[in-house]
Amino acid sequence: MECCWPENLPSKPKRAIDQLIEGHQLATQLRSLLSNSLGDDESTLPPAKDLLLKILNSFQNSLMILNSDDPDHELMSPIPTKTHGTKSESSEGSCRSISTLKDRRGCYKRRKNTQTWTKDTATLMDDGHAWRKYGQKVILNAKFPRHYYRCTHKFDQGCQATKHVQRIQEEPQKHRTTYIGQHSCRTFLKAPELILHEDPSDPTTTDSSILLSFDNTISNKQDSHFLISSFQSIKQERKEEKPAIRSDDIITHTHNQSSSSDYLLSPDRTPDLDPFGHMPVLSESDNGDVISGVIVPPVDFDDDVFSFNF
DNA sequence: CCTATTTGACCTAT
DNA sequence: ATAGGTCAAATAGG
Repeated sequence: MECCWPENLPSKPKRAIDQLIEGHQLATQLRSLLSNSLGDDESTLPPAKDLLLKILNSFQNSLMILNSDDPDHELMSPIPTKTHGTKSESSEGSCRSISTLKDRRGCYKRRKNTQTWTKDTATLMDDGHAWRKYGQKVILNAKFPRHYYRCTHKFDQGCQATKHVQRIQEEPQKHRTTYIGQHSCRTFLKAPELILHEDPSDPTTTDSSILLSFDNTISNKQDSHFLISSFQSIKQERKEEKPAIRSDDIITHTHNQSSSSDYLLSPDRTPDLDPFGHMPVLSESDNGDVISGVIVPPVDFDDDVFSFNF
């Protein structure tokens, strides 16, 4: 459940904070070093100083995030281990101190402000992350049920990413996947394979398109990395409701908040590590190209059409 | 035995 | 009050 985290988790944010504090201190030292050797004249070394200030800002922001009052973070503290097969006893402690099994239900908080983005796809695809299905729901006025997935590493690494997949009513051969939250887990992706599944009997493999749309704020580059990673590592999905990408897919990427595009387009926001130490799948320098500020994997998309709308 | 999926119950947001 | 999201017991599969 949302409120229950593995025992070892609280130490991780703490260590991350320690590292950030150390980084912050080192950056501060560097700043004074620069000031001493070059003076405080802004004109002497604007790029370096600017960079340094940004680094400091980044450290501060990361620390703020980790120390924030975000309920999701608050819940991370005194929580019992949830281990498999020990449901009854492991469930004792919860976000509600006096609790029975039933009381603990619904302890989750809906994350209204977490970023989400959707992807329409007609074929089976793997987005490079391990997902575990945790629910299925019939949606009002929808012909097809919605399938809910969470990151497999929710409990072992505290990864909060979830997604749900639903067939598109108007185009039943396609599926819409909505990603919620970003991965904080470390997962090793498979080597890029583009087309891994093409069922000749499946008409959907002949027509396919992918629509990516950002409904909410993309707050950092990890999102774009994660997004892009979707196209990098592909494996055959186990279930038919899990669609796969194809080389002839059309990819559209939209979102409606200008701040998001600011993030994506800003050259300042190009750290290769996110606050969680998640290693990005790609970086512009290695093998990615940048199209409209979004990194595109070095993938041979044949006749693909990318459309990025900001 | 362990892990993943199914599915009805439960909870929160609207 | 209702719809959508999540939990967790039961079940399935390797």
